[in-house]
Order: sequence, then C-alpha cells, then structure tokens
Amino acid sequence: MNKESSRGSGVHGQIHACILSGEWAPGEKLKPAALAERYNTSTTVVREALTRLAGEKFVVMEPNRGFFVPELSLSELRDITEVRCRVEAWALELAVDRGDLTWESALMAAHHQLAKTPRRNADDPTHVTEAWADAHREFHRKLIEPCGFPVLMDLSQQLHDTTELYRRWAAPSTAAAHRDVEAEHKEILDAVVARDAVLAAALLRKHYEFTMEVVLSSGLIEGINTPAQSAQTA
Amino acid sequence: MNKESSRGSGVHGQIHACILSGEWAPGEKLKPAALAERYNTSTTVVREALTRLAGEKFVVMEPNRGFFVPELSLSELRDITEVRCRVEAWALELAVDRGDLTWESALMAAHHQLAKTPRRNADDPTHVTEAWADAHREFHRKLIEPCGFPVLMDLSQQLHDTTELYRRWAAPSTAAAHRDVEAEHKEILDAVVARDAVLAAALLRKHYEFTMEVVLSSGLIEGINTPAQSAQTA
DNA sequence: GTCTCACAGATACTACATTTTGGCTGAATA
DNA sequence: TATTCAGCCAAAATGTAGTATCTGTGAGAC
Repeated sequence: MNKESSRGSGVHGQIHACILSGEWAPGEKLKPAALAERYNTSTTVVREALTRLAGEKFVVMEPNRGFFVPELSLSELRDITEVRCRVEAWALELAVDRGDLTWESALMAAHHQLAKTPRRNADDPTHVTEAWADAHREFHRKLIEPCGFPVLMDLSQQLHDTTELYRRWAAPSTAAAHRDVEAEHKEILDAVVARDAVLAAALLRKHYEFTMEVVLSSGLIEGINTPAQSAQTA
Repeated sequence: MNKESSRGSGVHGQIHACILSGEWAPGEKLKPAALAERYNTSTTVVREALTRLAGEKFVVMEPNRGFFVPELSLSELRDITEVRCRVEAWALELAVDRGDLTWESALMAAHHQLAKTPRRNADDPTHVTEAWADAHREFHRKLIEPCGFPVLMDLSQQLHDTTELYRRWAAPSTAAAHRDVEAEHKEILDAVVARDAVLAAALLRKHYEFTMEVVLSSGLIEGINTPAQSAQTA
C-alpha cells in the first residue's frame, strides 16, 4: 500500500514479510548474495536490511558467520505468550477505560474484516492466508490502540510478529481442528463493547494460551529444534 | 572487557556508549562521515551500526535524511516509567519467588559495588560517572535476573537505556539534591533479602517515579524539546 | 586416528558512483 | 519594496563494485 521511501527500507519490509510467510525455515541461513539477486539490488543494502532486522530481534546475527532465521523453542514460546497475556491484559484494561465510540466502531470494522476474510486457501490448506494474517494483526492492534502508550503498542506488535513465526510453522494438529478462532475473537469483541475489561482480558489470555497449546501439540517445533542443541546464548 | 568480534559490532557498541554518556545532544544529527573518521573506519560500517541501533529504537532513522539522537519528551518519559514499574514489579515478584541463595549473594555483591562506586566526579559534578552508571545498570539487572524470562530481561534493559538518556540530560535540580539514591537501593535490597516481593516492588516503583520527578523538575527537557514541535510520528 | 595446513566460499570492509535533499539565488509578481 | 517560487548547486544519503579477511572443510602428513 504505502510505497517505501528508499530501496533499503523496501528490502527490509520484504524480508520481514517473507520470513513471516514462511519463505525460509527457522534456523535457515539468510544469504546476502542470494537475497540481493532476488530483490535486484546489491549485497550492501541486503546487509543493512538484515542488520536492522537483527536490531529488531527478528533475525539472528552471528558475527563473521552471517544472518539466520531465528530458531523456534518451546520455552521461548511459553515465555512470550505469558508476557503477551500480562502486557496486553493491562493494555486492554486501559483501552476499555479510555477508548471512545469511534474506537469501538473501528474495532467492530476490523473484526468484520477479519471474520469475512478467508482463513485458509484451497491451494495451501496447511497455512492461513496472507490477507487473514494481516487482518488478524490489525484486529489485535486495534484492540489495545487507545491504551495511550506507544511503547506498549510497539512491544505488542513485536511479540505478535515473533509468535506469528510459531503459528506459521506449527503443523495443523487435532487441537487446531477443534478450535473456533472466529468465535474467540467475537467473544473478545463483545466483552470490549460491553466495557467488561476483566472478562475481555481473561478471554484474550485464553485466546493466546489456546494458540500456544495448538502450536505445542503440533509437535513441529521439536522436529525443527533438535533437543540435543540446548546451547544457551550467553 | 570482551573484545568485539568484528569492526561493525565494535562501532555499534561505541556509538551506543557515546550516546548514553551524552556525547551528542538529543535531536542532534549523527553524521556518518564524521563518525567514520572518529572510529577510523568507512561510512558503510557506521551506517550499519546506526541502522542496527535504529532497529533497537536507540537512534531515530529518517529515510533519505539521516540518523538522529532521539528527542526527549515528557510524555514518553512518563509512559516508559509506568511500563517499567509494571513490568519490573512483575519480574521482581518472580525473582523473589525463584531466586536462590547464590543470587541473593550476587545481588548483595552488586549492591556493594554500586554503593562503593563514586557517584559524581570532581571534574564534572553535573553528571554521574560512567562507572556508577554501569554499576547501577548491573544492580537493576541482577535484581530481576532469576525471573526466568529472557524476553523480560531484554525489555527491562532497553527501557533502562532509554531512561538513562533522560537521566543524563536532566540538569541537577533541587529535587535531586534532597535525594538519597543509595538509601533507596539499600531499602530495595533489604526487602528482596527479606523475600517481601510486594514491598520490594513498591519501593522499586517509588525509586523509578522519584527519578522521573527529578528529571521532570530539572526543566531541561522543555529546553531541548520546544513545545511548538508536537509532530506525531504516524 | 589425529593434527596441520591450504583452499574454497562467504562475510566484512573500502572506495567510488548515483540519487536525493535543502538551501541559495534571482527573477517575476503583488 | 517585500514576497514567492522556480531552478540550480553543494552537501549528504543511498547504492554499486570490488578487495581484504575470516570460517569451515577436506586432503595430506605424522
């Protein structure tokens, strides 16, 4: 939608999107030469984009070794989910307290957009569509928007992106089949419109924890991260 | 202490340290050419370091305009302080619950180090010493270390660094004169050793809010940020 | 079987070319 | 005469190409 102002920024955004969409597997090496050719640019602008992503903790940089898609780990997913629940519960309380009617309307619009966007594609039923992921991101962003803390919003977005990686790489599981995500979003929306912050926060937690359970039960993470390599980043 | 593994990483660390130590004023332009000469390297390396710092939200990047030391703003300081209080209160509860005797001992050591490090220098009484700032950082890091959430630790460090900028640029005020920072640290330490998480969190909040008050009452921020420029970053 | 060393491939860095920005000049207009 | 605006120019940011340095691997010697 919005044209990037410089080539470097453009590449940064594209690599970000490609990692989210599962273009490369966790742990995979991001080769500047290959990316430069792909985006019709030189290795330096790719390096710059990767370096910035490394600062955002969205790719891993190992000096003199290169850049890598982050590894997935059970414990990190648990940590992030818990932090998300806590942080967004607070943000949601503030939002419910401070948000006006305009926000309420915009939130309902965002929910409608999400509800009416096809979640899965016939071509690739194992992954959700780009459009749904975008709408999902936007709904959750809108949910806490009037909290009034830009810092909280940034953090929330960052955690959303990180967990998105896990969602992408979780294989469809039995738990996922028995889930009604749309109903969960609807419940949260209703609680917010009813201005019941406590209920909304509880439902949001349930929503996030359910997502985590689905990812964990898919068993894919163990397949990617061998249990042997428990090396800690000191 | 630890030698950086590549030139780029080294420059990254040095620029970070220089901004923290108040080398350049908030809003000031960071010129790659000047920095390249200073660190005996080329502009590309500097650009990469600045790009990474931009990803870490520690410098501001404006496409086609360059890099800048972040502006200081009252509202941001208030936001960050509130988020710090909330986040670290939680982390501290976890730490008090999970931390063992080894941690308790290490924390006491970190406090002793902090208490015995000269806070101000005779040469420059308006600013605290590098050594004290480092010890201060380490004490607060150690305080919440056993919380078990690397994500929380990272966030805490990032918020610490951002507020450090404000502390650096706050002129000495009457409020600062009447303050006994060492006593505040000692109280927090005592509460932690007594395993009183609620009291410790309350004292930590008081500690952070006092710092904010001192910065606000110094009046320097208004001097740097003219009230006229209330442009929002959309 | 282990160690050493050299070679291939990739990363980090430098120097240079291109593009953009922002201010300056000066003429046209009110 | 003051103001505005188009066009030009220097400075700075972005992007390219090529060199230097590092890492990991594999062959060969002990």
